[in-house]
Amino acid sequence: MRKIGTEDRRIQKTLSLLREALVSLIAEKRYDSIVVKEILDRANVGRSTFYTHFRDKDDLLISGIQDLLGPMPSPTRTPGKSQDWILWFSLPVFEHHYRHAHAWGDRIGPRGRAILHEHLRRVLTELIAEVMKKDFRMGRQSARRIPPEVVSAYLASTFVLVLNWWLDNGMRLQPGEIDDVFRRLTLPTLVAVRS
Amino acid sequence: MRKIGTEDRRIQKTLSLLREALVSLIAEKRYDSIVVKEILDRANVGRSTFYTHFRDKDDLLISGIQDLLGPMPSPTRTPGKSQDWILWFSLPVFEHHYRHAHAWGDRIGPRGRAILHEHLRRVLTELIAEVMKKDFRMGRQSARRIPPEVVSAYLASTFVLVLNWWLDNGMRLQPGEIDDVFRRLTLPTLVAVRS
Amino acid sequence: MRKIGTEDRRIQKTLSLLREALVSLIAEKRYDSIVVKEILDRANVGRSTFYTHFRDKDDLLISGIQDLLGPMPSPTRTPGKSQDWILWFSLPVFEHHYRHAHAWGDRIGPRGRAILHEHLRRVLTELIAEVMKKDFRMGRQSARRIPPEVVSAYLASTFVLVLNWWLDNGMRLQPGEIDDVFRRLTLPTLVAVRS
Amino acid sequence: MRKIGTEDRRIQKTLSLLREALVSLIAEKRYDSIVVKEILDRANVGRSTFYTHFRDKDDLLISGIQDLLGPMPSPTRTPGKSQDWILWFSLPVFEHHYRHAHAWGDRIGPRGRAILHEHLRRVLTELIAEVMKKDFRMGRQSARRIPPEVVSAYLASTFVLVLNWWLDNGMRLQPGEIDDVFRRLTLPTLVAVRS
DNA sequence: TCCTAAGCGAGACGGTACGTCTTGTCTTCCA
DNA sequence: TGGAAGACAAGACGTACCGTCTCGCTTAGGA
Repeated sequence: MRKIGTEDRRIQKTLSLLREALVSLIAEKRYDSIVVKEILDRANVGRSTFYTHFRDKDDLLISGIQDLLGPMPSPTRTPGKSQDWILWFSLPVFEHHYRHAHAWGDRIGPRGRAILHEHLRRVLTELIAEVMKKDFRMGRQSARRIPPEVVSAYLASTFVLVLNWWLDNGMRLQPGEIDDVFRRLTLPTLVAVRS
Repeated sequence: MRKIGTEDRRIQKTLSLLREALVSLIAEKRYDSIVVKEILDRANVGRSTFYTHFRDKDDLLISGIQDLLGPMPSPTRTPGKSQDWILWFSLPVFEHHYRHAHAWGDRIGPRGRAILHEHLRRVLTELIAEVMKKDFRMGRQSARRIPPEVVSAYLASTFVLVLNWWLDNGMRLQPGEIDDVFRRLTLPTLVAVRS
Repeated sequence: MRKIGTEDRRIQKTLSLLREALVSLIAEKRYDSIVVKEILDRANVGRSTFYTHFRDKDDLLISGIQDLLGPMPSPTRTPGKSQDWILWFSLPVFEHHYRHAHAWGDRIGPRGRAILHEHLRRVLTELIAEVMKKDFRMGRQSARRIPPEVVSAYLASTFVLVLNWWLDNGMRLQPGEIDDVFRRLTLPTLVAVRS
Repeated sequence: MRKIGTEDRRIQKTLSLLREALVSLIAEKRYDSIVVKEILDRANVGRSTFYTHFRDKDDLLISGIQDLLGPMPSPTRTPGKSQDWILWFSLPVFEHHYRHAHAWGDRIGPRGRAILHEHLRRVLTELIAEVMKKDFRMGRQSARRIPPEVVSAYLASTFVLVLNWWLDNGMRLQPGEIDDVFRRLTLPTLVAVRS
């Protein structure tokens, strides 16, 4: 019998190479236009090896999605400002982008950003939905209530929209200012929905 | 010089054949899995003719988009309900989808719908922006005001979001109900922004 | 009723346009790579018009071949130098090329030259064959005699070969000198064949 | 490093399949009318594989040209018959064609034959030039001497001309007879040039 | 230390869709 | 009503990718 761990380490190395190759490619061009061979060349991995571990390109993407978005801040409830509670992620993410903006430069074109933000949107939608379950007023059901998953999708979608506009305009606003824009767009709705 | 109208009629016939072929194929299988040759065979059209008129399959889909989205209703100002003014498009579009839902079924896969809705989002963003210019309270500038283009993008984006959710869930709500969801999401914000 | 002559003139005009277009194209690129549409564009003629008058591209070429090669000099028998009789065309053609070399420049690339010389070869073959019939010694049959059509093809082929070599080498020899090369290649054979 | 021979064997198998498919198709229809897909179907080879190894149909034809032309015989000097020395290739090639004539029939159309014979002409020109260097009388330079490269081109060109005429006329002469024709065309010139 | 089986690279391969190109026909307009 | 314009069907072309596969090399563990 072979020791599992050892082979595992070797395999993990290969998987990492592939994930990193994909990430670096996404930073350069539209995900859709990336082709398996490009990933293989960059990762120095053989074609058959790729297909041993992943069904296709999408499978690879999904397997490594966390690497793309970085650690999401955890929500911390601040007593007294209950509406803000659900928007905990907003300012940190804006600030994160503000700090790393010049590190990324413009190498990640509009296309690369689209795919990254699409992922961000998906992840945010789920995170918000999860957090909302802990809020009894948001989670409760009623005939006229807007479905919670719509609200979480709404918040995530609007956030990404604002983020995109901010970036498109060269981040001329400070993180605090753009965060304010986002809150003024969503807070009225949140208040109404929770009442 | 050739009489424009006549040749036009011949060409229009070809375009129609192609659009109808695509629609009927969408009624049978996922949009993504339809290949050009199938369209050609069904439309009895030559390959070169197809590429004379359309860049690719997506172009054909978009070119026939009017059939899908219906004519965009014109906004009519109703005195006294000024907040609704800007959301004139909402209910008609929901109703249109509701009426044509079963003709399309779920056959138009995620990619096809993404293309369609992306187009819808763009068109709506511009339409709303245009209409907003006529509303003196929305158009006026101030330091703390949210940029009008953000508001129009926000409305269009949220609308498509709601539309998507509705379709994904099998349109279990009536058009009036889903329209209500959309309004409860956006009206509070609209009111706040205009004040 | 339309006056016949008028239509005729109109048609002739069209045929000329097409022939001239082909000629000017042959001067620019390989005949094989010329495509019907290019001829139509240059001649400002519609597709159906072309196919009304010619079966295909080759048909057009053949119909206008004389325009390409120019008038071939007529053989004049010089008494006493009977072997030269059959090579009457040689020096005049060399001289013709020498004179017009710089007018053509290098615009007619190797490909264009290949097709023109191929035509020259064909025409020469026929002209020589015709002239040979008038020479009783060349025309007479015998068991061991080389078929006259082989001789004419041989002369034309060798002539074009020498012409090509001359042109490829920048026409460093005078017309009289290169003509001498040609004669020294073919005269021994001619003498032997006629004996 | 990969063992060369192994992959080679696999590739050679594919190349063979393709060449054989082309040959068997040539035995059935005109070369010009054969399309790539037919070759693929018969060889059971994928389109991309074909284009990995060959630029196009002509490339495949030429790549298998050895099968067509047979091994070129090596010149062996026979003392005393010095003029024949340089024409060593003539009879063997005629005989080779004679033997394989009915296998090919007329199926290889004008274009296919043109390609083949053009190749043959080039190869012969070089071979003859090479052999001529060993003949001191042919190689020596003088003012009035015909350039050696003209002589070799002349011999190759004339040979292909005769070969073509022979084939066009259904090979009614025996190989020995057509070889005789070729020699009577070129030997007088050779003798004159060498003197 | 050797043996052996899995991981791996390299890349050939069959298959399929693409978008381009060209041909020869067909339809319609115009003079 | 015949000639011109050009839309069209047909289908071959060469390219791009895909996912499968075959082949030896490498390598690390257990014998």
